[in-house]
Formats: sequence, structure tokens, C-alpha cells
Amino acid sequence: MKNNPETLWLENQICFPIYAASRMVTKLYTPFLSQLDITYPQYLVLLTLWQTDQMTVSEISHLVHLESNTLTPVLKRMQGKGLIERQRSEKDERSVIISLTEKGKALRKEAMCIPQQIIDQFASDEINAQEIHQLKQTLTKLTDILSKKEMVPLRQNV
Amino acid sequence: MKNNPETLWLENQICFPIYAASRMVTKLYTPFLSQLDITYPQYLVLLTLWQTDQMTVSEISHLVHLESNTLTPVLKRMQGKGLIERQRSEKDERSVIISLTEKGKALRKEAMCIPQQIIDQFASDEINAQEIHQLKQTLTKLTDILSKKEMVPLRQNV
DNA sequence: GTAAATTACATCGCGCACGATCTAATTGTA
DNA sequence: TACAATTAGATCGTGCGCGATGTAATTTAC
Repeated sequence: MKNNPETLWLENQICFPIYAASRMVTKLYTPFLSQLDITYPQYLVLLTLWQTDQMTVSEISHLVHLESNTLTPVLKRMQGKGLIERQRSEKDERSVIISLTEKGKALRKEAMCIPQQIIDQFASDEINAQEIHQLKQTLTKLTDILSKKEMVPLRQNV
Repeated sequence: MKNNPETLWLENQICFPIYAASRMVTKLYTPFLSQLDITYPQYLVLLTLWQTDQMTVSEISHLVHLESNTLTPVLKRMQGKGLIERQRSEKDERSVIISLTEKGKALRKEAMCIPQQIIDQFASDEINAQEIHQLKQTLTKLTDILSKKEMVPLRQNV
């Protein structure tokens, strides 16, 4: 079975469908986010801050599953745009607390219409709300499983 | 309903689960691909070429849903590693035909064991093969729908 | 109490993704 | 034939992702 030719077919591995779909969905959001002058990861950070303001970098990091080496530049650009403030925590000088500026808070109202418009774009005879819901559930479960898994450093043919 | 606070919650939009899961899956593949000295997109290109050798850039582009501005540098790096050859088509000088080198062809055998090992990593009480199969189907359907959709340049509150 | 380990964040380098734009080759049209 | 439109790739600039590593603050262990 491992030697079937189909083993390596593009569609038969999970890597390709999820990779392609993810980029497609990003593209779907992009025109909406451009209007707000933000990028996709910046939007995700804003989503977390709109839920809970005043979080440390590591708290945001855990929520969006992005490491500090990715988040730090994103947050700096967001600070440059005047969306957030960055200040060292007083009780732990290692931590940086991220808080929304008024501009950052105000952007929330602008973003309110995005989810419905995205759903409208999905509207299709081929795919329905129930299916999307199921998709989100499975993806979330998958992410949870994989994020708990410590990356075993590969041991082939031992 | 559009004004519910939950509207903008991280988990309630499709953007986040698919984005997080996609990066998690990429991370899962990475140690296996590192052993072959290739990256994730390079692996996808190889998968297509192992199925059909001698394709033009645009044919590969359609298969993996990557534009030439992304593919060109990827292919150049693969050429630098001696995995592929690039040659202008004789019947259409605009086209560039990508073909596997012997080294590129040989790599296929090394890659054969990857899919099963990925599946093993997924092994979990919480998620099963049937669920993964369903996931792939939905993601593929989603990609098809979105790739057919011409990006309507956003018309809000008109 | 102090050295070692851990933690929080930052820096660096590389390889994507992708919008915008360019060049050259081919096709369509009159 | 001649010229506009299209097509195939390439180039450029910006912004991620992330492995590896660095630095400073805090915690742990003895």
C-alpha cells in the first residue's frame, strides 16, 4: 500500500488541500482588509485584542499560534499605523503589554460587516453553512492536536 | 445578528481555523522535508512533476494555485539544487518547460514514506481517517469554489 | 544568596506569497 | 501586413512565518 503510485498524488495528501484553501481564504479577506489598511495577520491580532484588550505578546502568541519572531514585526507595524501601543509590564520587565489605541478600537466597528460579507461570498449550491461549520470544527480539532504534539525529530528506517 | 459581539470572535470566522491549521500542517511536514533538503512549496512542485514530468510553468501554476511571481523564484532555487531543468519551449518561446533531473526523479523514492508517517502523526482518539478524508473533500471543494470566483472588488454600504 | 535554568521578547536570515508592473512572444483582427 | 490585445514569465517591493540565536529579566535549586 505504501508503494502505490497514488501515495504521492497531490490530492491524496492533506498538505495540498489545506495549503491551497488557506491561501484562497486569505485572498478572499484581503480586499476587505485593504479597505481598513490592515493585513491578514494584523486582522487576527486585532480580533484577539477586540475580545480582550491589554494582553502580553505571549498571550497573543498563544491565541493566534504565532511565535514572537513573527509577532514582533507585525506588532511594530501595527504600532506604526497607530492601532496599538506597546509598553513593558511593570511587574515583569520581560513582558510587553499590547493595548488598543482609540484608532484601533474604532476600527472594530468598520470590521463588523466583514464576517457576513465573507459568508455571502461562500454562498454556493455546492457548499453550505453546515458544511462550513463542520469544517471549522475539524480544523480547530486538528490544530489542537498538532499544537499539543511535540515535534518528534523524525526517525526514519531505524 | 450582524451586531452580535460574537460576530468578530476569533473562532467564529473561517479565516483563523484554516490559517492556524495550515501552518500547523506545514510544520508537521517540515522535518521530513528538511531531510530531503526541500521546502514545502518545493515539495508540492515535485509532487506535480512526479505525476507529470515536462510541464510548463503555467501548467504547474494552475495545479498548485501559485502565480509566476511566486513560482519563478521557487523553481530557480530548485534548479540551483539540481532537482529540475528549465528550458524555453521551441514551439512557443514564451513558455518555460520544467523537467525533472535524475536527482529530482530519484528523490521520489525518498519521499514515498512521508505520507504514511504524516498519517501516523495524526493518529489520535479525537480525529480519525474518515474525518481527515471528509476534511480534504471539503477543503478541495472550497478551493474550487473560490478559485472560480472572480474577486469582486468590494462594494460596501452602496 | 548565588549560579544555573527558564522565560519573554527581539534580531537575523531565508524562503515564500502576492499585488503591481515589465518584457517579449504570440494571436487576433481588419 | 500592421497593430492592438493577449499570454507567459520575470522582476520588484512589502509583509509575513519560522528556525536559530541573542539578551535581559525572573525563577529555581542548592
